[in-house]
Amino acid sequence: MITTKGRYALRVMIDLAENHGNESYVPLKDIAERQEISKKYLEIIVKDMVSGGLLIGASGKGGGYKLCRKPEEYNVGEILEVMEGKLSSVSCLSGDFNDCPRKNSCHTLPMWTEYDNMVHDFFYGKKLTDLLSKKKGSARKASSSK
Amino acid sequence: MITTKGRYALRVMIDLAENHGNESYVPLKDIAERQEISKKYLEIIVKDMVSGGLLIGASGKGGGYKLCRKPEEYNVGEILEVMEGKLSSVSCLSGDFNDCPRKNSCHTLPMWTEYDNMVHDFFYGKKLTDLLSKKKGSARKASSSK
DNA sequence: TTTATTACCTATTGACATAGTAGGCAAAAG
DNA sequence: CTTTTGCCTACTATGTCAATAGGTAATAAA
Repeated sequence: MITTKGRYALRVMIDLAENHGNESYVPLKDIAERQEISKKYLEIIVKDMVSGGLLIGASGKGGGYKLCRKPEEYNVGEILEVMEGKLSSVSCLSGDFNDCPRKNSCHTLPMWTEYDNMVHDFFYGKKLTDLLSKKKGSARKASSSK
Repeated sequence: MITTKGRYALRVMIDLAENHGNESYVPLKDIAERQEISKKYLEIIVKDMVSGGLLIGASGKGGGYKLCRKPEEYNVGEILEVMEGKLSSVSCLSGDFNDCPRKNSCHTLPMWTEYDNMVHDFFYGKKLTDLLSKKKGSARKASSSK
């Protein structure tokens, strides 16, 4: 499950990309109002975004936050991983739990690995600019059924 | 994140499919020992599996659990959904939260929908028999990179 | 009819994560 | 030196996860 942290972070990125490019600093107050998210809670989120190398912050009058790269140079995967940690589907695959004694005989591990790769490719293949207002003739389409 | 409930359920299914087909009842004690999972905890899990229509249970001597269909008639998706509920990536898409006031203008919702479809197709496209011991010349391969 | 074996049921727990809130300090610009 | 902004620490309510504990009910064999 993607939590509010990841989803809100994405909305902050989109807000900055759409409304202001990466020219000037935007006060968090404005973003919070536009996005209808508690400013106090967003503070926590943007703090992680700054330390994760997604944004730059500036204090004082005229301060706020801005993107530190061009919008097309971000992908969704890295944004989500800054907020959520590694996008791993099962604990068997996330970091320190790599020492499962059953890993050589486990019948389900290959599937989790395949799944993880699919998820990784999906989110790292999506650029921030893919989420901005529609341009006609875009490539990606929803996969199918359900 | 797929929790232990989903993962353990899958291992129970595989255990039953591999060791006994759907001929006879297998005591939970045996499964728990083979899989090295607490029997007490498994009780909770198989209970849900019975009420979810995955297994049949029988009390008393000679009792235990067995599959109620042939192994090739299960897919991984339905097994996981019995244990984890709907495999939804974000709360915006899971059931009652479908009433988000931003849903018509949300820039991220299409991506979550696309993602959900991909996940759904992945797990519903995997049969239980795809997880059993290897047969050479099988189709599916891990997707790529990382 | 007793006994062993099995499933089935309710309740409780500790640890942790989520989604915030509260209040103040620090920096920068006018 | 005051206003605007970010930055920092702490706290909390609620819920989920991963179990554990202890009992009752059903069934087959002795």
